[in-house]
Amino acid sequence: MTTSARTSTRPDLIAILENNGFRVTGPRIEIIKCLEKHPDGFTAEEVAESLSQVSRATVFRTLKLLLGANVLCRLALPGGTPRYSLSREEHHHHTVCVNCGKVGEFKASTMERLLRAIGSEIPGEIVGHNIEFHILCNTCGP
Amino acid sequence: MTTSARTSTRPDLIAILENNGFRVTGPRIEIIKCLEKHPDGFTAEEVAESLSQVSRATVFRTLKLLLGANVLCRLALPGGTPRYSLSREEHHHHTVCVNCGKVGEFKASTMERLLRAIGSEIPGEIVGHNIEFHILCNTCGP
DNA sequence: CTCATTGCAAATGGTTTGCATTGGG
DNA sequence: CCCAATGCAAACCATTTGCAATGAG
Repeated sequence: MTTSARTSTRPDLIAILENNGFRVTGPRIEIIKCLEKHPDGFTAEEVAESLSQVSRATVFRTLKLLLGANVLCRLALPGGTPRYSLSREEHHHHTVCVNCGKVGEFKASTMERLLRAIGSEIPGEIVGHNIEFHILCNTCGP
Repeated sequence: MTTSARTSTRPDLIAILENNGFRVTGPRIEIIKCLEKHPDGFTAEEVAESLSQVSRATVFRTLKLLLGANVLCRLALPGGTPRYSLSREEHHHHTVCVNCGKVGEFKASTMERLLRAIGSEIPGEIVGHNIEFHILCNTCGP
């Protein structure tokens, strides 16, 4: 099993494939290399477009596979095309620029404390959440 | 202008139409009556289905109109059909049951304080957010 | 060898749009 | 009356799927 630390903060996606019993194929390697070139997030379309050799279906199948392995997040701006982003942190939240679509991640300790506290105000058992902040990033901002 | 308080906590949707310069038509009244019958949220499909006299296109056009007036929220469970929910409170967050899809609202003061505090941890100007809690409601829960 | 994976093209599901018709104000 | 709103059907867009061909282990 491949355990080389390809980057210090991101999981080794090839190893993820192997550890989950998926084959390491040409198309999958191409897709993964492409994802790693887009630290600010990407759309499925962008990936498919830049990999003309790989079929759209395979792109979607691979994205779904990575979503299932919890190393990829899908998030949607209201009314926009969904954007995907490789996960850096184990548990984190996202910022999405409403102008350029750039996706960022953050991990706020304040947030973690809140999530624990909020349970008592909610009727039922919390099994997950979706927390996105819509921002104007420093490049697009005023 | 119609200002009767049809319900104590929900905005008067007919008045919303008038105040925004939209016509109060038969189909729109039908749709609004239908939405008000579903306090736990609904899908566009459910509305269209229960209103066979009204065309699907008009259902979507009316939902979009209400979304634009900020009296309706659209939210999506990962991988599921988007659900809509009429807003009760001016500013609130949602819970969605991952089993039955029931949508709830809550307004946590803890949350409001957090949202103010979190600004300093985020690079850029916050212009909005999307916060949904995925729960197992008391009916579906363990 | 064999079964997971791929490509292709057609199907899907949610939503939107063009255009002629209808109906509120 | 007139333009906003509607119905219909076709168009759209992201995504999924059936199936035969391919290729990783």
